[in-house]
Amino acid sequence: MGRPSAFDREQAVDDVMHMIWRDGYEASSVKALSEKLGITRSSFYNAFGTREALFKEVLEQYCKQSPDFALALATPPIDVKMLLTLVFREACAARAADPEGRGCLAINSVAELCNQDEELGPVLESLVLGSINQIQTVLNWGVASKEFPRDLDTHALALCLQNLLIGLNVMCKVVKDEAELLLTAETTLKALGMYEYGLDEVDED
Amino acid sequence: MGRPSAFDREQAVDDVMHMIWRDGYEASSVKALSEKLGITRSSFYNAFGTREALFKEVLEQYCKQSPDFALALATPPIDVKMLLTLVFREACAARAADPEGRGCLAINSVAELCNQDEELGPVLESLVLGSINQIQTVLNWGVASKEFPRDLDTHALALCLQNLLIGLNVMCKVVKDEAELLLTAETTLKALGMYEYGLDEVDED
DNA sequence: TCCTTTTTGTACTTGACTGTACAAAACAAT
DNA sequence: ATTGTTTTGTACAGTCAAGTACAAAAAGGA
Repeated sequence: MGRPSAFDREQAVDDVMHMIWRDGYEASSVKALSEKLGITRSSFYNAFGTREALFKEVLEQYCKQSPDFALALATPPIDVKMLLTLVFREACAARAADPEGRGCLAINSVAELCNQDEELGPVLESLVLGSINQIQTVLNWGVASKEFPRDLDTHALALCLQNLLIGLNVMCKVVKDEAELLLTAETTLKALGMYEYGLDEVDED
Repeated sequence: MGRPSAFDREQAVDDVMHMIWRDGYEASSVKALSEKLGITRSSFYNAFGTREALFKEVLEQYCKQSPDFALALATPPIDVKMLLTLVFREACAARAADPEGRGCLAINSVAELCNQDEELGPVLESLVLGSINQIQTVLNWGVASKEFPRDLDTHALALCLQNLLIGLNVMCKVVKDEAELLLTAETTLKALGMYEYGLDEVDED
């Protein structure tokens, strides 16, 4: 019923995602976004309401394809060290593979908008806090399954791992060599006792 | 000779620093900066030339008062673990003490401008690379003084420590409790074997 | 006092961006 | 084909920002 949209909404959100990823949120004006999509601002407002609303859609879509999404998908029973090792490898590979060195859209947005944007700041804040909680949950599975000792401080460790991931997502903008990023991740992971050895000749696709 | 400037340049750079710290570089227009300083854009251009030039001045001034500046000031002989422990404590305290949760001006700018701004990107890039090198140099002093074993991988460790610092400087925007930041820093530092115990009841002014 | 130098304020031109309003266009359902 | 619904393009009115030009103002030095 009614006139159908002339553009593919999924595709549009994806296009916008890459633009905001590159340029940042504030630099992506309604005018610029509309032009990128090949539609008028009028259609933009009609289809998405506000820039903030679209950003939330973009963020959701981004999360589902981010290199650490495996952490959110995991269900017990699971080899936690292996999961962490693979997630961090994937993160390093993904960040180094980006020829534009954009880092992580979510973390870029945290740096830009947290404690700054009334509406989007809290959204990003709970995204990060949720991620820390998810890591802690996964670590708790490892304790429950006896992979880790009973007295492991999973909260402290979750903070460290999230912090490691955030650091990599920013440092990759400067340290562009995958081997260097991997060295950073694996050295810290090993120190924290969260590295799975014996994965070196296994194909982890 | 000639008419003297109506404003204190040092003070002006400091004011601008706090504005860019809060709002970010791109959000700090020449108009906004000029108004903050109580001068006209005309005077702004006359005094600072370009926004980029002023930012470089701001960045220099920022670095000299950043919580990790002690790393740049250090000279051997020095207790490296103690230096690192104190620097990270100071960083956590400083980030948590900021009621506006602005994080680190330098790292915010890296996230915003690296691989994005033709002129400022490289400046920030070499700032971070220089910091990694400085950390590695300090670690090497520790090896030379036998504080650390001869085979310590100081390059890998320097990357980890810089990454830890970057992570804290972003994560503090979300995790605002100093104790949580400290837990993150100290847990990672201990894991990396870079934590100086026995400082707990020492006054580190 | 006069001259030189530098800063300062005003003005102008130009371009970007926002949000809304309104009519035309396109389609689905009846 | 008519009706109803939604999208789309154009237009408008308003704000903000950039960079330059030029004259006025304010000093210091001779």
